Amino acid sequence: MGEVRVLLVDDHPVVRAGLRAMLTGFEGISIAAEAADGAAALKELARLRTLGEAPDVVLMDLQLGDGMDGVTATAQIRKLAAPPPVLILTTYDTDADILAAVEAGASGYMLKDAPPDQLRQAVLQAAAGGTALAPRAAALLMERISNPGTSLTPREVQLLELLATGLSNRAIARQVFISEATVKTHLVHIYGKLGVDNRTAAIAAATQRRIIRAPGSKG
Amino acid sequence: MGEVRVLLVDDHPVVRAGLRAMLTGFEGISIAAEAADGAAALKELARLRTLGEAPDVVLMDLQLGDGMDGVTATAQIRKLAAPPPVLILTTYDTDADILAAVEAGASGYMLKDAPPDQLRQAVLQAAAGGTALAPRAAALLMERISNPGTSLTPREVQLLELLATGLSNRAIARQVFISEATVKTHLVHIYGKLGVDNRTAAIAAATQRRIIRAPGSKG
DNA sequence: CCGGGAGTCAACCTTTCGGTTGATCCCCGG
DNA sequence: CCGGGGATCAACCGAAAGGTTGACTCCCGG
Repeated sequence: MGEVRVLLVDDHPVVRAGLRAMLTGFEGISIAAEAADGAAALKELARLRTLGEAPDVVLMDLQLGDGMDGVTATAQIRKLAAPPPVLILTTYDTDADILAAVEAGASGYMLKDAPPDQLRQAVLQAAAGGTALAPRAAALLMERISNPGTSLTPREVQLLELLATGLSNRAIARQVFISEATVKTHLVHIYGKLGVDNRTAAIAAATQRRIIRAPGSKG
Repeated sequence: MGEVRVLLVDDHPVVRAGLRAMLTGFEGISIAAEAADGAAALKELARLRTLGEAPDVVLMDLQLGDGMDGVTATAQIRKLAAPPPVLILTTYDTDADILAAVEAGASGYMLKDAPPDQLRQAVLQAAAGGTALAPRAAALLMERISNPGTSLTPREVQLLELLATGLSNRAIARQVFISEATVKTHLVHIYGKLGVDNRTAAIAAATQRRIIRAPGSKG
């Protein structure tokens, strides 16, 4: 059979160069094209298809700088007809990242610090229609199906976001037109679900799990 | 003159491969050796010196996984006799990271998403004994000399970082072996300097101004 | 139609936090 | 040599947050 053609999507030139060097060094893998962001990835994908050189797998980072993030890009790609498998290759393995990627239709979730051979295996596996998950990603998904009751409600996430901006309970209450008592009730629920016992720990936990965006971080 | 020899220090195989491919592609730059952590970097440096092949510049990531971080490694290198210039190449540009690197004796501070040509320029500049700063790093240092009164002390930044992990005053006190009263005193000073009046707002403000990294992000 | 989860609110109590005042120690620089 | 800033600690008080119990509404699904 022919080579597995890969479309690289990563905003860091250094990482793209590294993946290009690493993957082309493997037997049976070649780089079809590269893209620095989601829009460029979709454009490249369309271009390659018209050339009859559709990639066998898309290797996608989740953090793509300004613009479309990797989850959105993945969802867009999976909406196409006969979409290629998308293998996520990123730096972080937070709950929200993993779940968002899987929900967007990713075929796998690998970390950038994985050894080269695991990376090669994952690419080949995804290209063949299989699945490749980093240990933590696999553990998370299994834990989710056995223990589904611990996720935050939309309202709780909303209050969490306000909490992270540094507002007091009273200020939050005024912001969303409820009483301070209700805010406290929600916070108690949030603390319980996150396994913490104060607001700063809740912010840290929620940020770590990417339930909320870091205060002041660029979109 | 001969080629500029670079010692690469980065814990990610993908990034090392990328930098190797990118830099060796440039005229006048070659890779002398690579290291995945601080200890290995010092060892490689010593080895190269005994061979009479001392590198002209060390390209150093700040996040080096388990063990010695990039700041410590930089300081160690700069303590040697006739130390090579150390150019920091990392992912984040928080105030704390930049200042720590400069204080450790770094010759420059660049970000990994910099375009290849800027990277090449920075390496050559550092190797020639010059300085190379990313825009935000340069802006920070200039702002420091023109406006030195309102900055947080290192101790205050340290407590702020612990604060952002969700620790209580008592827990912070135990962590750094001081009394809870002292923690409270520091926090009052921090609140004053940041213009806030509670701990969550301090985290939000400090994150926004990049005095600290987002809570929970890897270091 | 009934149970349950989500959202709302109140009253109560304990703990933590925020703010102040005042004090000691050390080190650096004029 | 003396001032000042940084770091340390103590005692105090009021305000805010944490935790519990209980209750009401709404809506969705079995």
